Amino acid sequence: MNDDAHGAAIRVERPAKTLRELALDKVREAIVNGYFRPGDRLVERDLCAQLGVSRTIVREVLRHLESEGLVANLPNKGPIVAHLNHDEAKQIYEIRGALEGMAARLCAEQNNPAIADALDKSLEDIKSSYRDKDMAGVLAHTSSFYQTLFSMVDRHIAWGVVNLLTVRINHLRSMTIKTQNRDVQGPAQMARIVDAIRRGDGEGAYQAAMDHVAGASAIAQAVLSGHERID
Amino acid sequence: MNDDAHGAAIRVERPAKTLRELALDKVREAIVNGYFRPGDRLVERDLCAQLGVSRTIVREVLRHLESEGLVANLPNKGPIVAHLNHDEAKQIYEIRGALEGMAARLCAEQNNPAIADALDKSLEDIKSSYRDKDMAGVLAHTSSFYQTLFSMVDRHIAWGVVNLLTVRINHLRSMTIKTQNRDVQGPAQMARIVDAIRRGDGEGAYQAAMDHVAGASAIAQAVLSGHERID
DNA sequence: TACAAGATCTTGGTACGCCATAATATGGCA
DNA sequence: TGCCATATTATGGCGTACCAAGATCTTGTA
Repeated sequence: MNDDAHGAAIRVERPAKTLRELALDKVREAIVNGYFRPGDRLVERDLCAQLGVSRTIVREVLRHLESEGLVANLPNKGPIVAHLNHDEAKQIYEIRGALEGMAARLCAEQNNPAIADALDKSLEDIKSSYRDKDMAGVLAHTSSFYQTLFSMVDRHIAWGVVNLLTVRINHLRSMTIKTQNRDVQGPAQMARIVDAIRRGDGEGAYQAAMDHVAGASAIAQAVLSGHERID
Repeated sequence: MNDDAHGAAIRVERPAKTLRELALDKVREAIVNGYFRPGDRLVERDLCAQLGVSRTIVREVLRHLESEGLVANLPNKGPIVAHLNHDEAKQIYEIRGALEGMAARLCAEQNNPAIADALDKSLEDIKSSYRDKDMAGVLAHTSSFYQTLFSMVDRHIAWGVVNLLTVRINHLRSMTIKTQNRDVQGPAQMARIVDAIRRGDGEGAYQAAMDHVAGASAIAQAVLSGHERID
């Protein structure tokens, strides 16, 4: 963000989004919130019609989503929405635990009260969203909580990895947060992270972050076991 | 690999690679081993000519590499080979440490001698490559060592993340392994990982893996400091 | 010399067409 | 009637041509 030279600060924050990025977001969102279900075929020409863009764009978007793991490409059959099985979900939660734990430890070791304050603010937003039964808000503010955790110690690459993995389990997340007691247990676990960070207790912050993810993972496994198949 | 029904085992192992995948590999390799340098512009039509494929393919390849972080897209200017700065390299090593440490711990907790044996085999290959001054071999077998670490405990997603990040620091890796004493220190550190795994010492394996990556990271930082800029 | 007009380069995006392959429908022949 | 060979269709893989718009380089002229 070193574009504040001269009068450039005035520069209108133009969207600058290319059509491809718009389309990418649309399709990703459609997959993430279930408009396309796992296993659904994503026929290029159909998507062209639905999105109102050319096949070139659609193909680039599909390639991108493929590299994100949201779309799988069956040889000689074409792209489908990727399945997420039990085990992969578990792995993703595990990785998040390792990275979020790492970030929490680093935050604690900074001994900077501003970090805990910022996290507390996100935490308040989460609780407030729970009170309003605004589940989309819960997800958004939870993301924001973790983003703060990573960005406060300048770990944007790890944050990128976590973010990439998180979209793949988004539907699970939206189910886990609706679970009974999650509205008190979740924030309580996150408060433990913040407390440890405020105390400068790196190991405690690490453990608390791991515990929080482990809790979410356990609920996700239970949810998954409820269905015959997650497809 | 469940295609062993009937006479299907006879089936010729056809490449099945699409032109796009071939081109993707070519360009990625060209970037990774320095044929294209960071900051170089990747002009679509030039790539078409050099690769002998159409713009359609080239564009999809560039999108893919962009999502891998190897290519950056300057608005209104086009794609260039992404720069890797000091700090990002450090972050990548840090993430690898967290994930490889996690995998090492899981391996140790399996108490399965076959794991340590497989790792020992890779380690022997690495030492042998060092003796032959076959640096490409060192890199390949080191990858294979870590792949074993992850695959033995069925953590293919974490392996994918590590792999994705590793290509971005490949040129650093090829410099760190050429450093003085790395031919004895590197394998020694990896042997410590294997020993801890063989003893079933999860914490020890975790620490040993972290130490190994930390060592590589320190060397990389030193190498980077040698140059004015890594560009 | 300095500046403005125009040419050029390059990407974003579109449209269309061709080919290969897989699946399915169809039809002819024993 | 039953089965095999041949269309047909659907779809992805790939290529070409084209246009618009922004950035940059050239060049001609005052």
